[in-house]
Amino acid sequence: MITIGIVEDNVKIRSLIQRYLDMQENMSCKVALDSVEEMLEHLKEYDNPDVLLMDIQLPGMSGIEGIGIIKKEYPDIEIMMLTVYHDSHKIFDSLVAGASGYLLKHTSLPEIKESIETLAEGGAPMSPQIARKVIQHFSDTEKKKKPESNLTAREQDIVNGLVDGLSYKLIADRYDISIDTVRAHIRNIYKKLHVNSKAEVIAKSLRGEI
Amino acid sequence: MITIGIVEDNVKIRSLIQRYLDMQENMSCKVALDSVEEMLEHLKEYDNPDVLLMDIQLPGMSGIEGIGIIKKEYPDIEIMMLTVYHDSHKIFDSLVAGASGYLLKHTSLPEIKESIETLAEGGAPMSPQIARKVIQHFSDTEKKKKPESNLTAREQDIVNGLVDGLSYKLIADRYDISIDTVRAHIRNIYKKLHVNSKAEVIAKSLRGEI
DNA sequence: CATCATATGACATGATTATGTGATTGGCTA
DNA sequence: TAGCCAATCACATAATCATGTCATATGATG
Repeated sequence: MITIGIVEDNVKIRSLIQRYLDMQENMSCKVALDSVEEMLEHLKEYDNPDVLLMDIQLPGMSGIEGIGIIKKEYPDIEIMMLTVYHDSHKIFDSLVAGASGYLLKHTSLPEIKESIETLAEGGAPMSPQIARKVIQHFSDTEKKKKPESNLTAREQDIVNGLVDGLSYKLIADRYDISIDTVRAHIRNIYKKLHVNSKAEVIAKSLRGEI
Repeated sequence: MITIGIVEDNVKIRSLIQRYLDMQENMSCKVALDSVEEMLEHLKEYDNPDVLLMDIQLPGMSGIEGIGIIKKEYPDIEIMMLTVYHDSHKIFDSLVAGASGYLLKHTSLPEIKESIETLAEGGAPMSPQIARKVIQHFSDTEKKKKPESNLTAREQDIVNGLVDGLSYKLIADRYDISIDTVRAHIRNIYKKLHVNSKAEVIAKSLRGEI
């Protein structure tokens, strides 16, 4: 039996979903509240549900803020967003905050039911459109990471040494070259990157700008 | 009509999927090859398919390498992975390389068919288990960003100065304090972070470890 | 073959950083 | 109120870094 809680301020939608889910033989949905604040009150007093369906636009605290707080207090509750918002930002923030699923409100009741089952089984239900945005964010973030530096392999070695926090002496030891050679490489690196301190090289490197 | 190509070295699986898909009234699957290399040859000569189903483990070039090359040459082809691998690394690499969907090989033929339709409509089909890993990667990456440093606000200011590549002198100017005060703060920062160079502070900071 | 980029090395010097050892002030709290 | 901590500043010194100038060797490329 999967127990479910709902946080949704639209009474019509809320009671529709609640009644439908509670009607399922493997589910129980007794708690359907208006706001995160009320849900937090409830969680303090009563047994926790397995799954929470959560809106984003709510009176008082937003659903996204709510995720963070609820997940921190009750990490075992699986949270699924059920909202009209499909902009990357809200999706992303929800997932980072700890949501494990993200459905749009036009999702049919049987699909919601299936998604809850998926969630309880350790999956992450998302509509394909949402998944697409998640993936896009991925490749946007990660692809930038190769601005093709014109550093030679050896220079890149030296940069790695710097990033590891090594002194010239230690870099020289690591690659078994003289400290003056390290200096020479660093000089060239500075020229190529238009910087003039270790600090800037490290920062550039860790920002993926090399 | 959705045209489909398959890259899969297991002949049995390949021809099974091909025949099933080609049988669908809204699909055409005429091209099913062993390797990325062969597919690249084919793409050069003939019309491109809308969707490519791609294995990862292949003779010659791996499917993941293949994604990058194919996507670069033919960005309009949607690529869906169909593989036995479900480790985060392979999933992640595939998505970064440009795959838009990721299914496991135990997926049923009708589900594969549906997924292809989803893909063609701009969605991103993934099994819920895969989606879960994608989401986990997300929150792993992003959540770390607040390991609650015990640095004071002022110390954090100084760290920001370091990250910006400033010298002690410039940091002193920025915050209108003496250079010795900057030194003093840096001393304390080093103690708290257990480091002893600017370089390490910058690295820690940019790695989100502060 | 001449040239250029890369990798290696040396010597020198001024600038910056790392670290030790202090001190003073203001705010918070046991 | 006594004590602690954050923030401020000072002086000193050794280590490290940034930069200038120069040199040798090797491999690739026109």
